[in-house]
Amino acid sequence: MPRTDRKKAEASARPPVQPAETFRRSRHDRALETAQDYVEAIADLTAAQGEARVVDLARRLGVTHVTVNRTLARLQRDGYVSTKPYRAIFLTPGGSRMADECRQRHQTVVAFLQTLGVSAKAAELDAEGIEHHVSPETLAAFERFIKKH
Amino acid sequence: MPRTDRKKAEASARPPVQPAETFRRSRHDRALETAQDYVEAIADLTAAQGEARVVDLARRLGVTHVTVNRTLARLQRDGYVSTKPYRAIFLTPGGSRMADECRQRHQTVVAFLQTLGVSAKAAELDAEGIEHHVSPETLAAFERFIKKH
DNA sequence: ATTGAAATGTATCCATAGCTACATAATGGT
DNA sequence: ACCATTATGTAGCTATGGATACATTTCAAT
Ligand SMILES: [Mn+2]
Ligand SMILES: [Mn+2]
Ligand SMILES: [Mn+2]
Ligand SMILES: [Mn+2]
Repeated sequence: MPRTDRKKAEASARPPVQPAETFRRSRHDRALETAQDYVEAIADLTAAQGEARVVDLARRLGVTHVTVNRTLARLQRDGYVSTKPYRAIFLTPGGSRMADECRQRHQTVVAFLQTLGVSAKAAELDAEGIEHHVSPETLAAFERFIKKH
Repeated sequence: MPRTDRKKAEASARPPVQPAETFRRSRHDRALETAQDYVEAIADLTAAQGEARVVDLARRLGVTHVTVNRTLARLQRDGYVSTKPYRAIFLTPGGSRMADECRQRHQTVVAFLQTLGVSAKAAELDAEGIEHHVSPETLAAFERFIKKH
């Protein structure tokens, strides 16, 4: 059996938890970020101005309308939105459910950070990324903390 | 001027903060995730077994050795690591500095979540993703909370 | 009804980040 | 010294997500 031991390997055998799992979870969460941000934005825009258009999403997300178009095609393929050429964008029931969860979670993460003493500005900036990696267990802990303070 | 007003637009003009900025920040953080996870893993492996090899990184990160190879080429291009064919991987001074920061921040995020009542398992899983979106201000708030509890 | 500006769509390019399949190098056990 | 196993490297595929340049469609003002 070649290549088995390393320069000073015999000390610690294997780490207690498989670290590969944490990275896989992190990558999995990252893959859902786009869908979550889009459905959340579509729900926000529809609530705020009656409809969500491609330009609105592009402005809101800080990308070009081309990126929005291709992403919407993927979201439609995956059953989150329904679009017709040159028309407004609508969430499917599934997309609407996801949007509700994301809005709620986003709100909780922002409120939690502010309760902790983080400025409104930094809380909003950090939450936009953090929200996608907060498990239900951690979200519950955030909510407990908010209620207690 | 066509296409100016929307179905019930005149109510709220523009949101208080430009939301596009938060998404740009989030995407920027996301782009650094890979580099941060790799240098952190290289530092860990080097500390634990004297050297970091491609196979070790592949096992640790849960990807194939091919993915590790291409990523290392990018990290070398960007000045974080130095590699020679069929040899172990070394961090440059810059890579080492980044690794130290990442290890410290990772540790803080995990400890913070546990202090908040999150289980060790969930804390580790969530921290792997959250860490990359925690600003210095929020990190400082986490540290204050840990010290106070 | 016309028409020009805005919105939307399409073609094509680039970088990142995963994979399988195959080729070559290194090394420990014999 | 040999060689089988392991480690490493390379070729080429896919998907996501960003961009610019150009084409087409809509729609509000005239
Ligand atoms: Mn987000
Ligand atoms: Mn959000
Ligand atoms: Mn990480
Ligand atoms: Mn980490």
